[in-house]
Amino acid sequence: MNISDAAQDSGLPAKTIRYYEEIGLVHPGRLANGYRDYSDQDLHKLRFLQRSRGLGFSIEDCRTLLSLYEDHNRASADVRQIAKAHLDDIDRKIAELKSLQTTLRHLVHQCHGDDRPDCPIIEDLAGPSA
Amino acid sequence: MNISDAAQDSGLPAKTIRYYEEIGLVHPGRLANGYRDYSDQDLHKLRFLQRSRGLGFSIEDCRTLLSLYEDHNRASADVRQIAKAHLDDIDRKIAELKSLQTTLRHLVHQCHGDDRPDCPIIEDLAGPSA
DNA sequence: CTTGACCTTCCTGTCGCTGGAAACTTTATG
DNA sequence: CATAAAGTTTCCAGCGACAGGAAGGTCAAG
Repeated sequence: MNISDAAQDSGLPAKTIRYYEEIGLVHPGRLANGYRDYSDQDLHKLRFLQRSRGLGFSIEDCRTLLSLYEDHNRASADVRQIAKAHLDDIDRKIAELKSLQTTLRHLVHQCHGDDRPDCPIIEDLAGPSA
Repeated sequence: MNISDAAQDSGLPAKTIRYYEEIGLVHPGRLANGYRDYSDQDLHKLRFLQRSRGLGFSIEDCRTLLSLYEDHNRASADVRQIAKAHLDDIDRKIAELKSLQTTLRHLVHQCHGDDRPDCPIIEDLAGPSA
């Protein structure tokens, strides 16, 4: 199977699939003409990567997860630990964003937003008016 | 005032301040020895940038906000629009992250996480087991 | 035989810095 | 006064995870 079909099948852009090969995540064979040739196993890997990336795992996490995926003697604890760390990361990011959201919501709410120059947003950004 | 004092005062690393000059956000004067010399106005701008970046505005947004900050004939509507767009962006990001959070939380919860290989997380990443 | 759709590699750009090297000046210490 | 340490300058490289595009080879259809 050539790269555009693999792209279709996995939901990843061809560019991304080539990049994944470059960084050693997949190792498709080559046809006589130099074209990449994706096996069923390669396709499984690509789909796995598409799903993992879709859940926000870093490429390095994906690399580890992929090796665990292929290791039938894996310990589920290893998988869980990676997922848990990622979840904690997401929790932190949400907390940060919520804090920004609260601040910005207040500022946007307070600004009348007309053609006059006085603006609580600018005042806040300018710093403590003290 | 030299760069490390400006860094101290603004809360920005010296490297970042130099970078901001390189991309045209600040234009400090120079002393005879070639050292940068930050005026009060420069310091105001740096503090403004520190606060704006801290609220997650992009550099380009900061550039616009800075020009509005300095334009005493600005329309607050222009400021508000930028802040509102950024807020909408944050709302979207929070929604995305919450969706990932829900999925990951379920998966992490379902995985026993011991030394056995069977793992709902890996199964989910491998795709519809259908 | 030509057209157009593939495929290949290689290089550049994204965003917002951060780290480091090499060379200068200034300040502090012996 | 000499030297060492600290501060400054410029420039160049790298991060993550690709995306865009150029130049060229290959293949299937009409």
